[in-house]
Amino acid sequence: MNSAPDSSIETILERMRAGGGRITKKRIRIVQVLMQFEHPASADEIRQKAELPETDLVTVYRNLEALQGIGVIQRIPLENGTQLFELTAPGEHYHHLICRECHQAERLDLCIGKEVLGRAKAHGYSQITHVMEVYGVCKDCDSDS
Amino acid sequence: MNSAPDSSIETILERMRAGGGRITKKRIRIVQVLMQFEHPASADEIRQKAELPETDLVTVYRNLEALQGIGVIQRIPLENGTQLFELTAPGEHYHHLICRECHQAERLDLCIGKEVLGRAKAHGYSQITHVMEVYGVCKDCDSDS
DNA sequence: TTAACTAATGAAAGTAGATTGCATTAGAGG
DNA sequence: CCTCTAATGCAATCTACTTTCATTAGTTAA
Ligand SMILES: [Mn+2]
Ligand SMILES: [Mn+2]
Ligand SMILES: [Zn+2]
Ligand SMILES: [Zn+2]
Repeated sequence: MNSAPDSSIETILERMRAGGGRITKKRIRIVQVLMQFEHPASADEIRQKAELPETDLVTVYRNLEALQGIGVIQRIPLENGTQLFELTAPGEHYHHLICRECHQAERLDLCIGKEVLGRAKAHGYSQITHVMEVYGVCKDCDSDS
Repeated sequence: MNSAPDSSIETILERMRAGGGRITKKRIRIVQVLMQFEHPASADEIRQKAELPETDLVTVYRNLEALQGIGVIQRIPLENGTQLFELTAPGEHYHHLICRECHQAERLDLCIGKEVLGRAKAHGYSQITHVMEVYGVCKDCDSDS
């Protein structure tokens, strides 16, 4: 009769509900897939892993947009103009080490948020965010001569 | 009869020549425009400022690509998937404070290069670079309610 | 349960920035 | 000049993403 700790998908769905969103099969599946991924993924990778007979890419994009709106996921803009998506803990955000060849991304424990905030405010800016990603060639891709 | 300090356009053109490149009117003009800009600019902004009767956008892109190849300019990938270009001193690179509304970008004196390099190497990565850009809304755009 | 409301979805078309293919032009060297 | 080929312009293409709109399916409450 007590409510569970809710570190699960229910927390996220409840957040969407609170914002007036409906809980659909596709939406549940997309959130599940995001939870399964260990690395940031592209919209198309998410669609592929979803495996519901037909999940249109546009549906994935719309759900990702909605999820970002409530702070459940983070969008990672890559050098090449594309983006990856990653589930984030409440109030958190992450930075990554990304392979330029295979686009695999692993989380980096490093943030310049504090330094940046002061500077940006001093320049008269508001609503400050930052992007920081490290690029290189991973061991695997490097050995593939 | 002595060679000038060469902090001018000649240094850059010489670098292109050294790489087997030709010195064309369009190319000179594009470099001039890059030198005139005080802020990072998009390919199309560069084309517009060039003002040669007809400079095709594709020519601007190709020259920017070549200039980046010899380290004369830096490419700044934005959150929205587009990119800006900026002349950089030899061996240097810069980070910026960018307005999400008007896309104006000013240079920030802040770099995490050192911290990043060690981490990335520890993960087995090579050819390491990093992107770091701060976003916000500038005073002008903020007052435009 | 069922009806009504409307958010979510899918199919198709559209967008924007950047890139490619190819015929033509024009640097650079002899 | 003449030759060689890099650079250019134009058009077509690409790709990631967005918009439009008709249809489907959650949600709520009668
Ligand atoms: Mn950070
Ligand atoms: Mn740096
Ligand atoms: Zn790799
Ligand atoms: Zn602004």
